Amino acid sequence: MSILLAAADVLRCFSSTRHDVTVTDLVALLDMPKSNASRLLRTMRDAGLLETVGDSKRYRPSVLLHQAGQVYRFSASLIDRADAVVARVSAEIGHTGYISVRQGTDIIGVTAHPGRHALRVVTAIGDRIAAFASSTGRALLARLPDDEIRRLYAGGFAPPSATAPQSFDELFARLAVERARGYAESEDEAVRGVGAISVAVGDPVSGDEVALCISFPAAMASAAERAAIITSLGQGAAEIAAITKDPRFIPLSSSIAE
Amino acid sequence: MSILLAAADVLRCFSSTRHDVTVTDLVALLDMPKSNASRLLRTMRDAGLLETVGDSKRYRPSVLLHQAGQVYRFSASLIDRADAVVARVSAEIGHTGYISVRQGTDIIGVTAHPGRHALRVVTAIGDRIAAFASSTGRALLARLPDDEIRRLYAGGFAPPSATAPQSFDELFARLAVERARGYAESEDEAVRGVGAISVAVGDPVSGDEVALCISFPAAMASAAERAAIITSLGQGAAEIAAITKDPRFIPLSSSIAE
DNA sequence: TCAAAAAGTTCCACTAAATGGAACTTAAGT
DNA sequence: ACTTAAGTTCCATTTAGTGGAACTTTTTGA
Repeated sequence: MSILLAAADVLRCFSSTRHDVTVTDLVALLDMPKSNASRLLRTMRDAGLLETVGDSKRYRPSVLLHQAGQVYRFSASLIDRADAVVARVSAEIGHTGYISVRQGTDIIGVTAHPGRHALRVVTAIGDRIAAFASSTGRALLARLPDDEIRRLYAGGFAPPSATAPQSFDELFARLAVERARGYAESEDEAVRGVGAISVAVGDPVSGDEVALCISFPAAMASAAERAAIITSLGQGAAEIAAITKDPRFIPLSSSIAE
Repeated sequence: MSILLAAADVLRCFSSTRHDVTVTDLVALLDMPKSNASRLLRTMRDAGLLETVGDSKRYRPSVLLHQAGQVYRFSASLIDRADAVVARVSAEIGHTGYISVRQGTDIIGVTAHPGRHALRVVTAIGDRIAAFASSTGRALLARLPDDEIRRLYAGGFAPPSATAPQSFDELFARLAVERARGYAESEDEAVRGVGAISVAVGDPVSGDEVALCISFPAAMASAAERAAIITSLGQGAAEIAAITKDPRFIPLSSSIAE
């Protein structure tokens, strides 16, 4: 196994709640001998992938990763376009908006626009949530044929809450509804008390696919507000789909769009 | 040599003008055998560090790098970064450096790095000075629109010395010059015999704004030394602004930057 | 202040992966 | 279809990674 695999695993340890790691963290998180953990961190630092925090034994990502990460952000123009739409809708509605991408069965936030309300959803960029149990995830999954989804979840899945899909049948039923409507919705699923509405759009040339999402306190969103979010997001995504000529784009069903 | 070194070199190939690389790009850029380039890119992709663009032979950074880069972005606070820059410039020039924040119409020192010269400026951390009558203060005020500054000084202000702005007109004239130049300067204003050069930078996400300042005996600083301070501070602040994506950052005017 | 415990580093024989030249396959240009 | 460029695979050689244990440093708490 290449050391790059191990290095990538180290990077996956970082999140909004873990800004740095130590040798023992790695031993616990990745179940590796501490001799390895020690050398791996030092080698990654020597390579310039990590940097030590002050002169402590704590390691965190370096500027190099930040710069390379920025390239990702801008290389995918789809993300820029989607981000612009979400920024506009978020500013209009006042709730938090963000865009996410799927990696296997995980969803990762890429950009975020905090809402203006006192009670707002704070999404940590870079955190992973389960695709099948989130509106963003299902908006993206809905673009795939059922057999591909089944293959993706060959190992089954563990529902994080009672409101998330509990079985394949339930997941496919939800996806069917969401495909018909043109948007995905979640409430109290991956995150307690949080509701979200998402649409997905892709770029067939680059192969990128992103979800546009508005997230709000579940108790706070009226039906009218939900409708406003759905039409704004849906129209914005439709505009992008028209530009990228996305063949898999699922438009809003006419009964809602009007 | 560890493959991590090579991987880091690959990441260094990415920039705002190179969003993706191919095997031949690597061969040219890093002068490596193409067998290596081919395997390196594939291994990095398999590890999740890179992803292929569409189904082409072009590789670009992955979300994983974006995610880890975001952690860097949030892990080091604005104050830490600014302090690192000021510490470096202070050590280089020999004069006292400090960083300050604004609280209403007051400026408060947060960290300080004493100079090495016999005659040095000693700033007490935590002391308040008037924002409008200091280079740090004006560097921070320059980031605000004029009407907001007027609102801030609705109660008027009392010039502490003859060299400080005596009126609103004079303050705005000074700010206009400082906005054009990209740095603020003071001499004999709040503190007798002391000159200072400051630049400001902010983090739109956290809302923090800090001033980076080098302070020196007014009689002791040559034009060349001033110029060195300005470019060092300006470049350091610009790097921070790039990381935080500070939309209000005022870069050095090109006539000075060169 | 000191000893015990925890955290981190270094050592070493062993194993697995990286290297680069050349042959081979695939895609692109005329 | 032919030619060239681009990318991949093969192979023996070299080099780096592995993990257990011994060792050093740092932290903790009586």
